[in-house]
Amino acid sequence: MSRKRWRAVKEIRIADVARLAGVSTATVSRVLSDPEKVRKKTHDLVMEAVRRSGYIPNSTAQKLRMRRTMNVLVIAPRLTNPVFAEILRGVDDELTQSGYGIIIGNLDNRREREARYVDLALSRQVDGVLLLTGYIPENDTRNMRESGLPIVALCAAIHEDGIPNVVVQDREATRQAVEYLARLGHRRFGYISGTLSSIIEVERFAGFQEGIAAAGFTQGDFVRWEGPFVFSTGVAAAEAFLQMKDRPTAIFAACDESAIGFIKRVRAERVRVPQDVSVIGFDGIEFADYTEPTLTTFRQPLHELGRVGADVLLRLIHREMRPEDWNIRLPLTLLERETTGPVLHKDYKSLRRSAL
Amino acid sequence: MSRKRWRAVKEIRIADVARLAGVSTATVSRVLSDPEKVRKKTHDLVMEAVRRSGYIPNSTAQKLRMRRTMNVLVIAPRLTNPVFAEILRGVDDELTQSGYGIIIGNLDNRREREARYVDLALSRQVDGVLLLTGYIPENDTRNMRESGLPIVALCAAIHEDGIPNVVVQDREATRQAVEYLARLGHRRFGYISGTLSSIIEVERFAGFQEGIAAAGFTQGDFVRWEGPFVFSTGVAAAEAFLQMKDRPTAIFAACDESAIGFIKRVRAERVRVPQDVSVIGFDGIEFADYTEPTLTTFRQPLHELGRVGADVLLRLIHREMRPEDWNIRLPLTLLERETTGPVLHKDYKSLRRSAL
DNA sequence: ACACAAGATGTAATCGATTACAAAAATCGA
DNA sequence: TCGATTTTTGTAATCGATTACATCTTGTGT
Repeated sequence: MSRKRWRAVKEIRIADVARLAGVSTATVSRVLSDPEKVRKKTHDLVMEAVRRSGYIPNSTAQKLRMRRTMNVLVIAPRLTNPVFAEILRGVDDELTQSGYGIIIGNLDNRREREARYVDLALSRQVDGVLLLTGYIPENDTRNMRESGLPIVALCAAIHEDGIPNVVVQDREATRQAVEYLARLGHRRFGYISGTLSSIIEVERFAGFQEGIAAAGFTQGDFVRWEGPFVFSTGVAAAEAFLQMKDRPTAIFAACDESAIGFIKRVRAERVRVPQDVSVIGFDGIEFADYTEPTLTTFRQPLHELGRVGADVLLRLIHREMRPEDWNIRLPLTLLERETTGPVLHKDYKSLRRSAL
Repeated sequence: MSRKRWRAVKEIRIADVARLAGVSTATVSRVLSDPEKVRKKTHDLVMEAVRRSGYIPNSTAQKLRMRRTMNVLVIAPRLTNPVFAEILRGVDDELTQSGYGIIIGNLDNRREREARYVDLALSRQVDGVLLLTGYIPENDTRNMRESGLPIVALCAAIHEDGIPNVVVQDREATRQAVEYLARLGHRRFGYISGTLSSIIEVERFAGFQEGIAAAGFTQGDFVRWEGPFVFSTGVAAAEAFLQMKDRPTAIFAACDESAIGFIKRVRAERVRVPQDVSVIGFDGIEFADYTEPTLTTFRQPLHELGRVGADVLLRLIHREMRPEDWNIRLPLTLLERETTGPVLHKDYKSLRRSAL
């Protein structure tokens, strides 16, 4: 078993370079970090030694000495959700530009995994935290928030002192969604929610109820189905929908995946979308434009959300935050596509009769 | 502007705890890392001091002293591709279990971004690298590979000494795909590739050609369209397809997203799938089960790929790699769904006539 | 050529932990 | 109780950089 093939090669330290160039370590360090501070001749001498030795500074030593890690922790509920992937892209664009690295904290929809990342943050492995989770704050994360570590919440307004929020106007958008469906003539609604313990859900449901009230309806005019932000939640909602005798004619899904799952399932039972039931999603993921029919949905400015969130976090880290930056709420865009349309009472009734 | 609200609280060092407990820093360190080595009484004393002070070790100092970062770099071509998200999940499951963190390197399909991450690796910010990219190795990454840093290649066989590969049997699967289509009676094929500079593509195309040969066809019996692993590649291929007068009756797409893009586009022109053209994808992403019709595809064991890859990397890091672990090739599963079927010559011809 | 200011470089402390080695304390048998 | 042995604890070096301060060079004006 030949181990030595892949043993690390001898590591070159700054002292080695200094010796090679015949200068002190301080000079080498200066050449590398602030070339203006050394004479041209010395500079060239050192650079030659750096080149010949292949020296690369040990970043851990730098981090320790400079007291910053140049890393940011991004805690996301689930990596395979395109929404978070897209936000992460925005975050990445902004952070790598500033030389920061991203450590990912994937909860995989299991909240108890938060603890691990709280530890990571508290042990100063990162200079700041970006919270993409929409969980309602609990003791777990309290330490983190109290530690003074810069934190920015994306995706969910954590109404707490010292934590800036960069979020979308989901409440307003959800409300508009209901109003839009009401304008199309719908009277009975279905609401496919997210996990009840998430702030996102609280916001969106509040917006939904506002919309219901604004359009002159009551609690009795809609049904609510609950589950995490995944396809199967929509499928489950569809099963329940199919059992109903007085089916809603319009469905609002709090995420595109649920909407897609719902549509797939009801179409398998010959329920037509949008003739028999209109469906509107939320998120605007890329897939939503490739389903059949294409999904009407509210597009979140995901990439921008990530960029802006990262920017705010960097400002927090660099202590250049101004009060007016505290809270940012980005607008959504309604993408009117094929899954919504006016109620067709006749069609709907005949379908219902044939299903009996 | 009240800065102090979010200034970091005073940091507690091991020396503070030692003073509080009336012991030396060495003892505190021992209590925390190896409790067996200290007397029960001292242990309790120290733990009480730790508790009271809220001490958490500074991980950067630990990293420097212990000469390992407990971090792994994962370089992925594109975060929003569900394939990589899913692999990443597997990686994450394995690594967090072992206490390792993940730093992500997102190339966003732009290869020049590799350099940044090579630097990151070379400056010893991580203990190992997981390469999800399928790029053919170049000078950029050579340094990294020569540095002795543990590297494992997933997704693409980098045939180089010292780099274990954990990959899927894409060559075999692609070949089987062609044979499967040939068995259904197809004679003219379309091949929607990935980016030509990727090893993945080289492997899959080789498998495709093997399949073509094995089924008794020649180079003249298929067309090839090229582009990255995204929806729009499939759309572009569809545009080209629609212009052809002797259209292929079976399409192999080297990724599900292309396949879906293709289907969406041709259906818009009333081309029926699978009656007019059969389509088979590659990857088995979750969404492929929610399209209409549902996509026939080869499912990659993505989560397992991630887990196994991470496991191999950890073994490499811990120097407990055995030669038989060098190369692992996981099998794929054919998911026969609705986008493939036997050729229907009559239908096809009539369609073609009407399109003239 | 000299005094003095400005600029370049070196010395050594520092960041905050771990750990080899030395020293002290506890345990044990006679 | 004493000395030998074992166990526990403390001292100080170490990981590899950065940087305040001291010291040495260089340049400038007279």
